[in-house]
Amino acid sequence: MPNQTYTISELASEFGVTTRAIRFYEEKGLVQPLREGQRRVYTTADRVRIKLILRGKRIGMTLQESVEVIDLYDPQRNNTEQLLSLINTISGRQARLLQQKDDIDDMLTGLSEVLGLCEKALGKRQKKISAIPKK
Amino acid sequence: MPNQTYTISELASEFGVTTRAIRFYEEKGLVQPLREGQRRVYTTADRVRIKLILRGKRIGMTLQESVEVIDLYDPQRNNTEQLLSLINTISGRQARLLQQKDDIDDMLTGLSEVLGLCEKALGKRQKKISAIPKK
DNA sequence: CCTTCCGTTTACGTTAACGTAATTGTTTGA
DNA sequence: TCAAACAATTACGTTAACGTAAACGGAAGG
Repeated sequence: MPNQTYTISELASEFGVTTRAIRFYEEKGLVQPLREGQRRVYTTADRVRIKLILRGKRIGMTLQESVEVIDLYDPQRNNTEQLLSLINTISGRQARLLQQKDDIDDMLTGLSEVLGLCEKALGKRQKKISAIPKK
Repeated sequence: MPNQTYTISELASEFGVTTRAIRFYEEKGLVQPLREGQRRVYTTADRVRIKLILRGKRIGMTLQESVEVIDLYDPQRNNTEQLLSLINTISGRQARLLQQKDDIDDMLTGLSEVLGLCEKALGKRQKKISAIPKK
């Protein structure tokens, strides 16, 4: 029963964005909710699109890039040339994502090292305390 | 002998950015190259900072966020409170990075599936050809 | 009936991260 | 000596992704 629908503020609060942002996405053609009179009505498909857009944002993609990636999923391709072009697009995107993973791993490594130094420094000072802050 | 120095255009071409961008980073206080008269002279330390800034950019960080992360590395912290705060900052950053990795993995999975479908569709059509495009 | 709570449209404002001139040195090789 | 190549400063322009405010409409509750 994914025939569920959502209001704009439901989606906004679910995803932690403003309604303004969601309307903006519509303005840019990223989603096209139905209408009930004036009110926007979002389907689960709309919801997924928004979710994917926000996922893209988290890893630094622009809104346009996100829709490009999303659009790779629907099979509006027929001939060989289009398929080859699609493969190239995907390969390029995969390469960039792998580069990003490397960047993230490098950064994580660095942060872990600093964290280790911090804890070492604290350890010397608080051997006896070992208090865990409640919140 | 990392006493080497660089001109602005050397760094620009090495990193594939414009000199304008590098001057902009200076304007924002992200780097402070020496001067030889008017000319900017970059040390290897400057080079590293720029490299880290660009790494941050690739994974969607703002310039400010990048410097914040970079600044985590230098030990300008002494007392316990500062150390605890630093640990929190780092932990938060690590969590975000792990989330990003998950996002990337999800996207990679999706892309691989589409890629599989593409190749399958091509395979049926080109069983005999198997030509590898030169470039 | 009045207020309060959604929701809508319209439109100007804002921030980040540069791009794009225009103008002015400075060095260097022909 | 003179142009070509590289650098600097100043300043206005641009794009993305919303923020913010004004002004208005329906419906639901007291």
